[in-house]
Amino acid sequence: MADSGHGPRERMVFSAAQLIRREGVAATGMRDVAAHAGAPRGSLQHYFPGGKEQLVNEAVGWAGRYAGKRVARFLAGLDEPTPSGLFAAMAAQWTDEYRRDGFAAGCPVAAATVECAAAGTSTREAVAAAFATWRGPVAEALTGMGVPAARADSLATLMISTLEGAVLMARAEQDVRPLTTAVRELGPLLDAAVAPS
Amino acid sequence: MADSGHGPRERMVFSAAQLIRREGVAATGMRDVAAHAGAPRGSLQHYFPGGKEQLVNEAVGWAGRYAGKRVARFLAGLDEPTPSGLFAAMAAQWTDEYRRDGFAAGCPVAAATVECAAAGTSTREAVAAAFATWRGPVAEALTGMGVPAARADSLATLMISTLEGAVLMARAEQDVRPLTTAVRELGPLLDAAVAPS
DNA sequence: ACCTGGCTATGACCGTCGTCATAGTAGCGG
DNA sequence: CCGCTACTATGACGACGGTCATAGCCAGGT
Repeated sequence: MADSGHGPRERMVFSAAQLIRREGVAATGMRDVAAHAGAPRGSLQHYFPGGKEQLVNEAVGWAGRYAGKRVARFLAGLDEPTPSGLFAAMAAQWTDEYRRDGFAAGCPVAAATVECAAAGTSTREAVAAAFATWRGPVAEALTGMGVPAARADSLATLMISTLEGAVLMARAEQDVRPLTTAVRELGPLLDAAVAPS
Repeated sequence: MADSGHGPRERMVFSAAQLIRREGVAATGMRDVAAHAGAPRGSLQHYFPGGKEQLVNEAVGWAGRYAGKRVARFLAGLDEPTPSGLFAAMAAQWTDEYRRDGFAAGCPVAAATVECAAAGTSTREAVAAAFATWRGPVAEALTGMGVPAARADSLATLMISTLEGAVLMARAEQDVRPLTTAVRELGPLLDAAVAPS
């Protein structure tokens, strides 16, 4: 689909993330990744001598950086920045995709967590790092809106975990309602944190 | 471990749920399930002629019913029932397990959702049903505490999605902090819904 | 012309997994 | 003892997946 990366290596990482999003880690084969990226199969072992584990870890890392960068864009797109506005924008990315393309895909970091948390140590560290590089910008944005530093990190964690759970339930029920519910119910709580107590 | 079911069939469903919780659906083999249940391999095709898909679906259904029944127990264990108390009890089940046994296991329904939402239709319906049989008792408990019926379902959805996301992040970070944070931040919001506005 | 090194291209190996086929055992009514 | 049914026991099959091995390109340098 989208070449999305200049080199073939980046395309493979991107394709891996896309396939993991849909089918999960175990169901995503190396051959599938190469085919989806339009890359030769032989390039896999050349660019990723660490095998599938390395590829998955890089895909997870890419997803984490992508999510972190999106936060900055969401902030720029808000006419007046509020915590609830940021959260709504984060959720809207999912509702838009689900309404447009169906509920085929979820979060690749969540998939890697579910399937690899008990097994490989390196992948577990990769998902932890991905969540950290996602939570950082969110917490930073919250402090920039006037949320006390002590609570900003907690609220960022809450936003991300609620969003992940809502994405999960939305896929299960094939309905965006969990996402819209989360935005509606959580919004006031988030905005109430801007004025220092 | 726990025989936990009278018949061998129930033991296999239970074992399947346990293994899916830890390793995911794809990484859980039929042979592993039989071994974990202490059941003969041949019993699998006898009790589950629908193959792995049927076994997974039943494991997911079992998990949903289990979660639904737990809600009643949590209610009974609260000296005075409040929404935040219920949510804290639901989260405590996870924090207790994680502190006691480590972060090896997650929610089997979440695992099945992540790995099967795009593929099999029957499993997707099974996870949707599981979430429904979980959300029902929670919403019912909320109305019993004085939450308006209109909001009870929304709050139940919010509680479950936040809990699922927090479980996910807790496993990723090997830290119960996401769970405790969710309880602390979400509690006041939930209790604020008891008095009709 | 020749070597080097980044990359591509395939085929093969080996393990695993879900499933099927077939045979065996245990209990039981008659 | 027979026949029936429920369940157990194992071996085999076919498919697939990750990885390794080997060989083929095709620059660019000298």
